[in-house]
Amino acid sequence: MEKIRPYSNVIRTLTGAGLRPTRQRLALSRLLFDGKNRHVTAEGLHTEASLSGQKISLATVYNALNTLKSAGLLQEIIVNSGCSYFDTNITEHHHIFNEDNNELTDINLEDVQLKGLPSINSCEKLERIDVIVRVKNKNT
Amino acid sequence: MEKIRPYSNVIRTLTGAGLRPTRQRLALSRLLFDGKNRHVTAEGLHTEASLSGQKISLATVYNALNTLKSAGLLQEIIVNSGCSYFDTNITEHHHIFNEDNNELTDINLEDVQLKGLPSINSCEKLERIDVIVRVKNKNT
DNA sequence: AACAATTTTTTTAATGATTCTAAAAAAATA
DNA sequence: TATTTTTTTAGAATCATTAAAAAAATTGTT
Repeated sequence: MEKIRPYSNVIRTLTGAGLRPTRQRLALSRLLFDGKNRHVTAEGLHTEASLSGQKISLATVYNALNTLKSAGLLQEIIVNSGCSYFDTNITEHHHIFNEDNNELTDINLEDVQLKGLPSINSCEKLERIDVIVRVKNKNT
Repeated sequence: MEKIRPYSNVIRTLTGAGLRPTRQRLALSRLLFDGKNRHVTAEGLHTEASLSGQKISLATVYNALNTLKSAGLLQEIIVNSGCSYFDTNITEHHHIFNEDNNELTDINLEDVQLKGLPSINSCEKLERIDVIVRVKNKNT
């Protein structure tokens, strides 16, 4: 059902978040919010957009990702110093990270039970809890 | 008891790990392995060394940290893209990270119970599991 | 539809963390 | 001691990211 009006959904998503549906934001959002959860880097999304025929500068991709994050449409995941990943799954959840091919996979929050964490300092507030299961390829 | 021969311990630590006890490695190791667990960045350790009167180039600090890590004397902790932290506590454990003052605190492994993690792919092997409790200051 | 006001995009340059390189210095080996 | 190997160094190079300034697009208002 999304075949007929491929843009209408992302337009709603953007305007709903108070963002102008510009050409480049629409193009990127179409790549990002295509139904399945995605984990992208700025560089990766940029080449993807380029390959799909869209001419968008890398700086704009950075801007867009940060804007979408601020608008609550993306989550930033930190798994390796060096580059940021953005996750279209904005619900609280955890990750498996393959350090060989830099691939991120979601772990359902409900599946995991985390107990015994220390109470945090009274002058601090909890932001979030990240669980990262780091794996490598066996053969390598 | 470490007052009398302040270098003997770190020399043993380095040679025991198969590393030559060079002047700069000794100086850095004295700062790192002074009894309590530490979390340092290359930049931070470099200024610390400079302040203590040692002339060590930043590149050497990077080299030394990576070498110590490879030798199993340090652990790299990834909490924010942008810069790496090195932890002198090489036992398996978790962290609290204050995103306002970039401060890392250890969480004892035994205190935490983590259950229900998905079984990893058969072609992959578990490297380690990181739990990062992200906090911010209340007032800010 | 046209207009001005505001936002976004773009290009280019700057930044910060880290690595690389090639030469000099130090340490180990013969 | 002479020679080989390893480390250190300073500076250049690189990578991801942000900043600044100008150009272009979008919006609400006539």
